[in-house]
Amino acid sequence: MTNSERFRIEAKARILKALAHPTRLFIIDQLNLRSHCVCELTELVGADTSTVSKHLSILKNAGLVDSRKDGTMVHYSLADQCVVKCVGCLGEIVHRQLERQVASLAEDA
Amino acid sequence: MTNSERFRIEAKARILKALAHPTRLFIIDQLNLRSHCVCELTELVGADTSTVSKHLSILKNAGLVDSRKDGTMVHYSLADQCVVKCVGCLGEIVHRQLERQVASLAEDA
DNA sequence: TGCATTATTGGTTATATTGCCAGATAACCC
DNA sequence: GGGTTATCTGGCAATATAACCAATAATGCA
Repeated sequence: MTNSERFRIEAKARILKALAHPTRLFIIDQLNLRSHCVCELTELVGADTSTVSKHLSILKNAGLVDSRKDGTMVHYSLADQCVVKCVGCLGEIVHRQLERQVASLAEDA
Repeated sequence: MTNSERFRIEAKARILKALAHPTRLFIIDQLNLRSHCVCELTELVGADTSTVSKHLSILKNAGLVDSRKDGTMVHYSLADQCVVKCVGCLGEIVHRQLERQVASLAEDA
């Protein structure tokens, strides 16, 4: 494996790690609809503000979201629509896994 | 959020978590070329057999790979090509992030 | 200035992940 | 059966992650 390949694979793993949490996926979904401030997301997620803020900083650190300060509020938005496509692929995988499970249940019956 | 939405988002997070490791991403890449037994993957990865075996069981548990026993060997293969598409999207994100970094460096200069 | 609102950071605790070693299991060959 | 090979599992230590509370910073407003 070349250094470049190693770098790319580690970069991908970092992004995946940032995405790999239900709350953060939920936040990505919400930001895909429109940008939100932390307090709105806190309300939507239903957790402590500090928890949501930390999730957002993880997403931001991974370069998946951008933030814009506006008074006392901070508005977060998606940095790259491509992440939505990626999550969409995941949806397909989940869908097929469910289909397979249903099929194997039908087989047993 | 409905129960179905919650279920889907948690299913996606589980898959992302399974993918979110350089070694496992590397294994996915290798299995995309062709199926491999554990000993081949161990050689390619360059880690302990038990380590690779555990990574494979994580991928299998997430429904991302299938295994087929053949004598003393176990051959692993991709369960769903869709995961390759998903990792491809990640590649695009990484590419754009690099472009942005280069652009911001040029800006400073 | 004093106070309320918004967001981030530090601290703590509980839990999860990772990688290696050692041991167990299974299949093959003599 | 005995030995070899391929794989998996349990255990351990190191590290990482997650959620909350408390404290801090930054802004706006009376």
